Amino acid sequence: MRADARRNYDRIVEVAREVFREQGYDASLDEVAKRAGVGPGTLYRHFPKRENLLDAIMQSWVAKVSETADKALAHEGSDRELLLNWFQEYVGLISQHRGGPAKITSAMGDPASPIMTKCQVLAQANERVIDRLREDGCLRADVDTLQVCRLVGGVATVADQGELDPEAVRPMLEVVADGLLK
Amino acid sequence: MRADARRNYDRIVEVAREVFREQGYDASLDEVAKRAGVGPGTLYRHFPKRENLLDAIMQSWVAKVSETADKALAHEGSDRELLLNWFQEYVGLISQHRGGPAKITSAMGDPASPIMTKCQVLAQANERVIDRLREDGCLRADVDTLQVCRLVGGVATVADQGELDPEAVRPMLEVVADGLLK
DNA sequence: ACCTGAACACCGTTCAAGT
DNA sequence: ACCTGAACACCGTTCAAGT
Repeated sequence: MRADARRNYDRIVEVAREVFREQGYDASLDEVAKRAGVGPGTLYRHFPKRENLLDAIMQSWVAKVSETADKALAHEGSDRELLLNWFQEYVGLISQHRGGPAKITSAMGDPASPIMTKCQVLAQANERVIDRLREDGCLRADVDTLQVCRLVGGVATVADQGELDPEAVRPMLEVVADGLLK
Repeated sequence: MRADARRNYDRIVEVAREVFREQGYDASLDEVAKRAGVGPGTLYRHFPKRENLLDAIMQSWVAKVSETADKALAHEGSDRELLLNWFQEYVGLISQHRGGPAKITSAMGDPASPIMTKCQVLAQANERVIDRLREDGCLRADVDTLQVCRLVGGVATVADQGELDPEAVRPMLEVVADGLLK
C-alpha cells in the first residue's frame, strides 16, 4: 500500500469513528469523506460497502471485548450477579454508536456480512461466560449461546432506538437472566 | 373532504399497505404515489410525515389487536401457555411488514409519535393479559407492562432484522416468559 | 380546495481524467 | 497505483401554476 493511500485510509477510519459516534451508523459517508479531506471516490475505493468501514472501525474493539469478558468472569459474587453484569457489559459493547445494536445483532447470524468475524469474537466471549455458568450447573438445559446474544441484543436494540437510559434497561436484562437461570 | 380528495386518500392508503407489505416500512413514497396515480405533492398533503401514512394503514389493525387479546385470554391451559401464546400473537401483530417491530416498539414510549394512539391500544391489550396473570398470582412482584412490551418487541425486532423463522423465535419468548413467571 | 409536476436538496455510487 | 471531482440515479420535500 502506497504511503498516501495508507494515510488516507487511516484518516477515513479515524474520522468515521468520530462521525458515527456523533450521528450514528446511518451518518452520511459524504460527510466522512469531506471531513477526512478526500474525494468520495477514495472512500469507496477503500470501503466499497458501508459495512467495510464499520469493520475497520471495529478493529480495536475486539481486544476490548475479550478483556471485558475476562473481567466479567473474574467477578466475585453469585452466578446471577455475574450473568447480569456480563449482560450490562455486553449491551455497552454493542451500543457504542446509534444503530450498532441492530447492525451487530443481525450480522451475528449472517455469514455474508463483512463484520462477521468481529461478531464471532463477541459470540465467543459470550460463550465463555455461558459455558462457565453451565459448568456450575445453574443454567437451564437447553440454553443456546446464539439465542442469548439475540435476546440481549434485542434489549440493546430497543434501548438504542427508544433512547432508554440504563435504569430502564437493567430490569429487562434481569428478566432475561432469570429466564435462563434455574 | 372533497370527493376526489377522499378517493385519492383511500387509494394512497390502500396502495401503501400493499407496498409496505412487499418492501417494508422503508419503501419509497415516490413508488406509493406513482402506483396510486397521484403526484408526490398529493401524498404529502395528506400525509406530511411517513408516520402519518403508517398511522392510516394501522386503522383497521386496532380491532384485530383487541380481538387477538380476547382470544388469548380465553385460552384453556396453563398460565405459561397462555402467556407464551399471547407473546407469539403479539410478535405476529407487530410484524406485519419489515421495520414494523422496531417502529412500533420505539413509538410506544414516545408521546410525539403519530402512531402513539395505535400503540396504546396494543399496550392496553398486553396489560389485560398481564393483569389477568397477576390476579392469578403467578407473576413476579415488579413486572411492568411497558417493560414486557419492550422485551417482546425486542425479540420481534431481532427476528425481523435477522429474518429468523418462528422456530427460532419461540425459545426466546420462552426465556422471557420464564423470566416473568414465578 | 385540491392536484400536478417541475424543481431543489441530499446522498450514494461510478468513472473518466489526472498525478 | 491512487486520487479527484464531475456526473448520474434515487428519493424526500416544496411550491408555483393550474383546475
